[in-house]
Formats: sequence, structure tokens, C-alpha cells
Amino acid sequence: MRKDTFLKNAKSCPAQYVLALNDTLNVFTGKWKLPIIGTLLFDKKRFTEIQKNIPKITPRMLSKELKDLEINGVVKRTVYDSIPVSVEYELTDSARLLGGVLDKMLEWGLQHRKKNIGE
Amino acid sequence: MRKDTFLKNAKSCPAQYVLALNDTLNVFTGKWKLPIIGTLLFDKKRFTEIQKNIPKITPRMLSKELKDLEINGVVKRTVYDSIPVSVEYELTDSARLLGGVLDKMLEWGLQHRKKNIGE
DNA sequence: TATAGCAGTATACTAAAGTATAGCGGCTAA
DNA sequence: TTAGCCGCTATACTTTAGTATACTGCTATA
Repeated sequence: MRKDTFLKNAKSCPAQYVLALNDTLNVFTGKWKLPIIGTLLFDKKRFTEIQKNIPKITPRMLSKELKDLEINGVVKRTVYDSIPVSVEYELTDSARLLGGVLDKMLEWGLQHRKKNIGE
Repeated sequence: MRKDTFLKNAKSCPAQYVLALNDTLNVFTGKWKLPIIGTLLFDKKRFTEIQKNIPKITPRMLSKELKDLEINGVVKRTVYDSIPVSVEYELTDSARLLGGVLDKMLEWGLQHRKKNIGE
């Protein structure tokens, strides 16, 4: 079964596919993951930098979400033992490929809005 | 600015794009929207049919999510005044195009899993 | 007349997600 | 020495999401 026929054959869609799809969705769930990924798409950043880039996020949520993203192989955390220590967050190779997914989502969102003008 | 350059230029990304992206994400948020869309991708279905197709969903949640999807132009609800009345739910044209988005998400999920074997 | 299916709604609850506010330990520059 | 930045953690709270269970009005069938 080829990828581009997934939908037409989803009745026979293997569990693997369900898991993979869920993985992708989990990358975006919650209020803060998309902004975090968004801000890291252009540059690696330090904790406080990210905080400044995302108005209203509390350090608690930022910390929690960064850990979550790290566990799921989306963000890489590097501690430099300079004095004082600095910590840098960046996207993994895999996560940088999310660009294509986001483009597709954007495309759908735009056409959907166009079809539902005045909604 | 072309769609495929969204990510490279997202610093200058217009508010429209943020909204559109959010629209797409909202189509999938929560525990039940993806299963509901999934089951409607192949056929229009009636309320109880959907319920049977999605184990463990309560009528309260199904009702709530269907309303939500209807408001957002994803699902179309048709009441046939046969006796007794029957109600059919189907995806809108727009929603059927979600196939392409799901394929992209699946693709990313699969490659991400491959890269993170043993995760 | 009783039972069952359809398409839900009502009420009450639990669990998960997110917020607010404070503080800590290590460092540095004034 | 004290004020402030960095990278967080702790505690308590509110809000939103989801569950459990019961019930409604309508109709068809046994």
C-alpha cells in the first residue's frame, strides 16, 4: 500500500499508520508546541530567548513543553558548560522536515477559509 | 510570498497564515475528531452508525464534536423527513481534501518513527 | 401493550491542561 | 554586598476536556 493511497484504503489501514499519524498530531497538541517549534525553525535559541519570543508563556509551561518535545525527538537540548552554563534548544533533523507538513496544513487552511468566507 | 516558502519567511508571516494554520489544527484537536473524520472519509453515515464505528465514544461527545465540525465547515448534517426522520452526516468538499494533509502527516510520522527506533 | 431502535439531551462528575505566583542556586557586574 | 540575569522548579489554583449514567420523544415491530 502506497502512502498516497492511504485514505482510499484506510479501512485496511495498519495500526502502524494510526500510530504514525498520532505521533505527528502530538507534535502540535496543546497551546504552546506550535509557537515553540515555530520560533525554533529559524534559529536555535536559549530558554529565556524563547520565552521572550512567545508572549504570555510561563516558564513552567515552556519547561514542560520543551521536555515533552525533547522526549519525542523534536527538540534537542544542549548544555554548554561555559561559566555560567548556557542551554540551547534546537529542532532535530526530523523536526525541521515538519516544514512540509505545516505548508500542507497552511494550504488546506487557506482554501478552507476561502470556501467559508463570512463564516 | 508563495506558500512553499512559508517556513523560510515565517518571521514576516502574515496573521492570515497563523489563522489558517490554526484552523487546520483545530480540525484535529481533541480525542474524537480524527476518528470521526476518518470514518466519514469513506461514506456518509448516520449518528448511531458512527457510534458503532468508534468504540467507546459516548453520544454526548459524538453530538458535541459533530456540532463543532459542522460549525467549522467540515461536516454537513442532513435531516431527511422520512418517517421516522433519519439524519446523515458527511464530510464537506473542503474536508475531503484533508486527505492530502493526512497523507503528509502520515509520511512525516513514519519517517520520524524510523529515525527514532527504540525510542 | 411492551420492547427496541434512532437521535440525541441533561446532570453530575473526574481528569487533564493551563495559569499565577513565588522562589532557588549559580553567577556577575556595580 | 546587593541587585539582577539565567534556567529553571514548586505549590496552589482555575479552566477546559472528557466520562458515566440516565433519560427524552418519536416510531416501528412483536
